[in-house]
Amino acid sequence: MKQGFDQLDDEQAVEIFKALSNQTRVNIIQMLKDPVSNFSAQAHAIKDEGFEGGVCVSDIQSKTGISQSTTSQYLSILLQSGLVEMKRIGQWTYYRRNEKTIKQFEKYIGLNI
Amino acid sequence: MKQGFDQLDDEQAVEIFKALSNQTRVNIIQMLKDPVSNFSAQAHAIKDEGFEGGVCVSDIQSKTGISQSTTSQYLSILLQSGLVEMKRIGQWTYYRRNEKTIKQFEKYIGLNI
DNA sequence: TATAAATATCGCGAAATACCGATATGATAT
DNA sequence: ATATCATATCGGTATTTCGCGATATTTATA
Repeated sequence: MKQGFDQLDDEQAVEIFKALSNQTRVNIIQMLKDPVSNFSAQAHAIKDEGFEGGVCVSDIQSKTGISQSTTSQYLSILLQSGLVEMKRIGQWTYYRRNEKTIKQFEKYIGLNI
Repeated sequence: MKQGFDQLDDEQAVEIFKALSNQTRVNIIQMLKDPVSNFSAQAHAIKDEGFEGGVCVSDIQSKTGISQSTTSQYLSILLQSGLVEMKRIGQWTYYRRNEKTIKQFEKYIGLNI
């Protein structure tokens, strides 16, 4: 995803629409809105590492019910679209919502759809 | 599309995301925001018939540059999703935005994404 | 009735997406 | 070094989407 601008262009928006055109991926985005209540304490508590709210792939997988490989791929698609960001910490990869992009997306909808 | 409710559910939203996950279909929705400036006077002036802002398929086609059959299919997809509504008048089928659904969609994004 | 115009539908091959299991990679711990 | 997690990537099949030309349908008109 192109970064550093505060307005999405059509191409970026279409990529977000594609990312959200799958129920499982929408579920993931929704679950990540409230990691504390949707995941176990260990899964998301990474205050130390400066990535608060991040959830590791295996915990996301166990909630979605799809395979590990598909979960990983879906998270890549969400990452590509800019809807989430990730950070590798040790052997875990944590994903969390990218609220900045999500806000831009909301704005795009209001202005361009 | 299910009608008559004022909140979209996830399934309806995903259908809208699919409809918008194509640049040409996004273009169509955008063009229909301002029929007066985007289309010739004849194309959209149907005050008499109670379908103001409607634009006929062939005019939409000539703006998109895609084939007639694809244009017709894309309009069906947009119609299915609820983003547009249509009315057949004589030999023409007029399409226009369904602002009610679009508002519900905006609201869905704000609440559920 | 015959013709023409506008639109919808059908049937197609090509490309993309949905998911999966198997395997590779990278980090940690023994 | 090796065994073990966590995750990513690869290769596959099945399904869906893309976009087209050809054809069918509907309406208006001669």
